[in-house]
Amino acid sequence: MSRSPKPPRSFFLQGTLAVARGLIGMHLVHRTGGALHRGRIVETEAYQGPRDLAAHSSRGRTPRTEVMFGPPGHAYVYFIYGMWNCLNVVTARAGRPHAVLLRALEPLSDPAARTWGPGLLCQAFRIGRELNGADLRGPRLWLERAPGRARTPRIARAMRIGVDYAGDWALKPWRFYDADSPYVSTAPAAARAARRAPQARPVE
DNA sequence: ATTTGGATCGGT
DNA sequence: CCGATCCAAATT
Repeated sequence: MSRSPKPPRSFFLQGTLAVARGLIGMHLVHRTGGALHRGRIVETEAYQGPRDLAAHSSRGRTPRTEVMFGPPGHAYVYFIYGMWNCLNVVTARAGRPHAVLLRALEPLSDPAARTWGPGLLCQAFRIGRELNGADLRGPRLWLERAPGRARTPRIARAMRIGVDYAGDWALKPWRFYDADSPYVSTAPAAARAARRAPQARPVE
């Protein structure tokens, strides 16, 4: 039976942790300027504002955080550290400002693409703030279920990265990743060598 | 109007 | 650890 490769809107209405976990193994696709970028999501982080002090939405509804207060399944793209964009999937019903940060992809359309970090993946996939608020089931940017033949990822969880300012919320294990992927942003050195030289596959 | 610091990254 | 690089948001 052919099911649509795009997850239904209800996918984004599961609990935000379930979405963060469920996104591991799914594909992100961006069609732009004659290029089709496709990658397999291998690392995510859940942000559950406004209570979660690590979330941008914990500081209230502002022009920047506006889309997180909107309906689920849309893109929240923000600019950070003077040079990077980061892409989030908005989750939960409108008025509930949750989101899932996409932290790393395994590049599928271009093996040379550097996609092992939230800033790098946006750079490689040409994702900028013009996509802030875009529907993630749209014609240019979308999410897809993994093909049926894909293996089920072994998912690990850990504390989120770069949120030391958030007190106890920094300790929540709301980061999810494919435990077997060398494309996870904090992969150890041995695995990093493998992703830079994919033709020299380690035996494993 | 000015200041502050950030959901990053690569190199040292 | 450090620097690159700039914007959002809070503060004055």
